[in-house]
Amino acid sequence: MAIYQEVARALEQDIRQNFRSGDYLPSEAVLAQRFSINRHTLRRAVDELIDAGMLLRQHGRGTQIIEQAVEYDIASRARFTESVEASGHLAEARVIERKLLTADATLARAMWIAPGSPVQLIETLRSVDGRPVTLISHYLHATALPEIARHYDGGSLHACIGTKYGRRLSRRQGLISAVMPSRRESVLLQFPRNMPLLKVRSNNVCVSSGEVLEYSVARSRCDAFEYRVQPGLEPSPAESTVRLPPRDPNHEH
Amino acid sequence: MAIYQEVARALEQDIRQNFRSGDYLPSEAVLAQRFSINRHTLRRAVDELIDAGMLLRQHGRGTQIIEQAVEYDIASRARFTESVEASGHLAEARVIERKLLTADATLARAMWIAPGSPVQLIETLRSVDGRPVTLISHYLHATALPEIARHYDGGSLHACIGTKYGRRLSRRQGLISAVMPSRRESVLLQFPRNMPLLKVRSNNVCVSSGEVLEYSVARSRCDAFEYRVQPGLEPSPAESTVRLPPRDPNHEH
DNA sequence: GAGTGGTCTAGACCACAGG
DNA sequence: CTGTGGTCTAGACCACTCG
Repeated sequence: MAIYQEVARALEQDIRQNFRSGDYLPSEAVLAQRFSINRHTLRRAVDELIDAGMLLRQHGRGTQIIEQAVEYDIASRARFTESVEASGHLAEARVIERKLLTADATLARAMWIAPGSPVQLIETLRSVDGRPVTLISHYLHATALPEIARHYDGGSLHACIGTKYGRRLSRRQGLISAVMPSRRESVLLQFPRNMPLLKVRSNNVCVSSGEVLEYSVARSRCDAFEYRVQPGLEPSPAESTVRLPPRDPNHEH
Repeated sequence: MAIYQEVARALEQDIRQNFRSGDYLPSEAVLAQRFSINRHTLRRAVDELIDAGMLLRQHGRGTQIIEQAVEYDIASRARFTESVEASGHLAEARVIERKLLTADATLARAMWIAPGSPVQLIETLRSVDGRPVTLISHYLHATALPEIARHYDGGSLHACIGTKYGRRLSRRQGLISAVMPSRRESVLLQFPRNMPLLKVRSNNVCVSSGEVLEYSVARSRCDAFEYRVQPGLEPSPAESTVRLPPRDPNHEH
């Protein structure tokens, strides 16, 4: 194993034990001397931790430790598995943003509404054990759900729609993809920009009228989430079903 | 502006004009001499283009151009959508590797077999329009499907199992996650290492006996694939259903 | 073995932040 | 001004791929 890799590991341990988020590392010259390696090699080691999302270099200032929220060894840790059918039902959600939009061509097509129609955007951040894991943009049919932004303030959005408007929602379709986080997403989810997010776009229609009342885009940290698909299983009307698998077949090979 | 940045720009132009996807760049030594800079500086320039997803370094071999293969502006292009139920059925697949394994604890748990049981690994690379898009590791129950490695040589694996062994397979479960590509995966898929792959692990069981005959891990380029989930739709026995959506609701916001 | 990328060292100078 | 990170050069040797 290369020197810079060994130093990176050692440095990582050191940081986890003796530093806190926001602290500054000793200077490159000092660290190089401490490890008895060239400064370039030390820099290469630090590069690793920067790529891993652990450090932040600031020219002239120093190198800072940033949030250590990432779970590197995914296979060895508990990982939440969410049934795709349930992604609209959110038990613990904090509202990040409310905004009234008018549908552009793309959004209109996604929601089966006319371009220019009013759409209420609500963004929620869902956390588990105090750690943010999923960011969801809910695009809501503003005329069918008037004042929804005022009525909803966290918790289950679908339950809110059920009680306030007497409408039951059911997922029509889900499209699952993988993307890299934007700067905003990485900040909100406390997640490095070089690890992917799982993205699920879905339409939720009213079971009685068939209208698309909600189009949602969920982005989840890949270290915390995976989606379970069980064919032949009807979409359940149950509430949020975040489950901790007892033991997960996480074979890599 | 730094030398390495200028060189990176110049190199990018040069590549766009005079190279095609799959070509190899001249060696670092040659390029360094051509630009009259040190090899380290040249490497730094190449690093930029690698981060940008344009090049792929291969130790001992060379540096390959892959840019043209990556579709950055996903929303504006056609994107293949695959029904998750169909991911075991592969119409066009090239066999990359065949290997006989004995199941370790993890694999055994995933396949519901005893540790130490023989498992035939077959890896296939699936291409669309001559471009690799998905890499699949098929772990096959070696005693239930003797000599499968000899019988199968591309095309639909499930069809092969149907005709040669008289067994019909059905997907039991799929777990969808997002991962970054390994070096090998990025080479096989001609895909930069800083863009994610969609990963689907699934069990395929024999419809009659219920045995897990296949455990598969599919890794797909995120620029070419997304998975469609339609609740309430029974898993169809149909063959491969890669579809080109006429217009896709790809709203980003 | 020849050629490629990967690592390490050494020393120099530059650019930025802050007292 | 001092100290930090950022860049560039030079030369050496290692590790991998392929014929």
